Amino acid sequence: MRQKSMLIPTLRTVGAEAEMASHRLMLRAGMIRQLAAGVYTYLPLGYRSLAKVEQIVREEMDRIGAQELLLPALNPAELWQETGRWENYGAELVKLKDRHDRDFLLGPTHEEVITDLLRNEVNSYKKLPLSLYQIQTKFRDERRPRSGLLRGREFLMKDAYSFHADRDSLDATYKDMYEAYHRIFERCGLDFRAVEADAGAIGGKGTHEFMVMADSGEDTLALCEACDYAANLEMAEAKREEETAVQPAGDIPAPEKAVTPKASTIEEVARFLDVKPIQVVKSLLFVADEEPVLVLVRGDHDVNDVKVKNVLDATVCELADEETVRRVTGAPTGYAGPIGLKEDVKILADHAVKGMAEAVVGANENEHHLLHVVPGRDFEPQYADLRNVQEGDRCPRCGSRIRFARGIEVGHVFKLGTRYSEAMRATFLDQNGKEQPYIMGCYGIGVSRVVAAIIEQHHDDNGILWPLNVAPFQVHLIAVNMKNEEQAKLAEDLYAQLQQAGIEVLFDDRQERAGVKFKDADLIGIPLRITVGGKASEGLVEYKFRRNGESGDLVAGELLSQLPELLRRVDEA
RNA sequence: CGGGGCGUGGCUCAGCUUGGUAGAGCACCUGCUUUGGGAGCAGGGGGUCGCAGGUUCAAAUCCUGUCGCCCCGACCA
Repeated sequence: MRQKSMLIPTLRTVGAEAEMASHRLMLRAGMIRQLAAGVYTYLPLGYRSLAKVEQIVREEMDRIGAQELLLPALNPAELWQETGRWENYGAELVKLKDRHDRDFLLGPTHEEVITDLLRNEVNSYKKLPLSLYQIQTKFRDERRPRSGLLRGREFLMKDAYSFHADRDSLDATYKDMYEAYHRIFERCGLDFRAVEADAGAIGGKGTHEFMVMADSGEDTLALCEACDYAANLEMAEAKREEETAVQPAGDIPAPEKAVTPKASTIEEVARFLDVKPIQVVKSLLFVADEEPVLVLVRGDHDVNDVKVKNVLDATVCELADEETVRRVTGAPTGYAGPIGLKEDVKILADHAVKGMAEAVVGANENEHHLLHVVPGRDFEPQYADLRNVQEGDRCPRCGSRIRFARGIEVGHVFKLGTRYSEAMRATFLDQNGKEQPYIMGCYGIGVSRVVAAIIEQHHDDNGILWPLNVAPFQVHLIAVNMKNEEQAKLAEDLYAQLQQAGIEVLFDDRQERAGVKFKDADLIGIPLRITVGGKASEGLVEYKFRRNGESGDLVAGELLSQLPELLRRVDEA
């Protein structure tokens, strides 16, 4: 491709609004342009890298026997009403009407459509298992799109669905997918981890998210320093500590009310009463499916609302508003506690609370707390794992230290079970002629997000450092001075040779100064640069690796024979 | 959805407080010079100042409304 005729509108500067490295660099390198909040055009250069990632995904899906198809993005509401998601999916669902005033939506995911297809076309266990996938634009009306391609309202996604007659078959495909995902992200040059994740409303066990390690990531990961335990914070567990709690030296007196003026936070209470946060119970009122629930954790811990929601098996679970808190506790927020509530609400406590020999709790009265409260003696909650793991906690597997890291979610694999097939009465006949709902799995990869994640991990101050497999071109051929006939001729000749050899080459044949060309080349980040310059008269050209800056001279006539070795080394360092 | 900020040539921004001829840099076009790290000189084209009302002799500037975009938070597959 000749750079003179290719649309690569590089920018010297971008506005302050783009903060993420991948966002800024994709704008500057002329890969993308924004059309609306969370909606982007892929320019030729950006589209080439997107297509590279897409192709890697395609090859690895095909390799494990998944079949590619393409489902409609425009879906009728009826299908989504069958599973209840027309109502429940929330405001993220892009809804619209056709000219006959019928309801439609733009698909954010495709369980309904694929299940509908299968129930009509596949009725026998003999046709199972079956894995189908597509690579398609998805639509989610995010509350706050941000960070360029990392969180858009329209984005490219690979979604695969598998259908099985039994659990073992699902497990086998899940494993195939899990391994295929590892190959995909490795080929993309990513440093990533598969972590245990919350299955969310979809339910099911053994769900994994694939996280690209990046400080700019939105998710917090809990990783064990010794073993391979890795989990999303919303799911991570710690080894329980209640057995190690200090036993009281003697008898603990009955609860006693204490005045705690203007002390509504754990820190303020602890300071005022001269105790440690670890001796105070944090009490938070949640509303789960309309029902108030009091949740207790130790003062130095944080409640994990996903865990609360899962323990309660609730659909919706959020912190109660001020009004509800006053009604249930009789006090403003900050003074709730398990004793003396105005209403009879369910009380959940984290396991660590059980280990508190003598605790301070809110008195359900403005500016008052209770001292000498003993869990099990003065109140009896239902215990569960309800808190966020903290750095330094013990790994639930091996007991070593847990550390945190940030990650960008680029993929997830789910065992769906029969949730959709049952709701949509999608069944097959088993060997006994009995009707059974399909057992399903679903497997997603955010393809456009992968491109952004690659740049988050592979860039420097001057631009992108593409791994060879996903670079828009393999070689950037630069003619320093197109007006110099000798240089132009040699460059043209090499360009023809490279093309002939099937090398993906971008030829900078523009009438620009060398500085402009080099700056653009660094920004665009093609891994191998071949420069035709002053030494053209001696038949020499220069090679340079974008990644580590290594450079040297080559005899122009030997470029083609040297190229395989150069390309082999281009990702090193 | 709550809080904050910004909408002025293609891009990045100044001008607004205190109303009075719409600016700079980059980019673009022409010519000459230059040609290995975002060149120099000369000339030139391009903007209903997001939109709609209002105040005023006069609005980019003041007021009201509205739309769009960004950031923080809440939320989310």
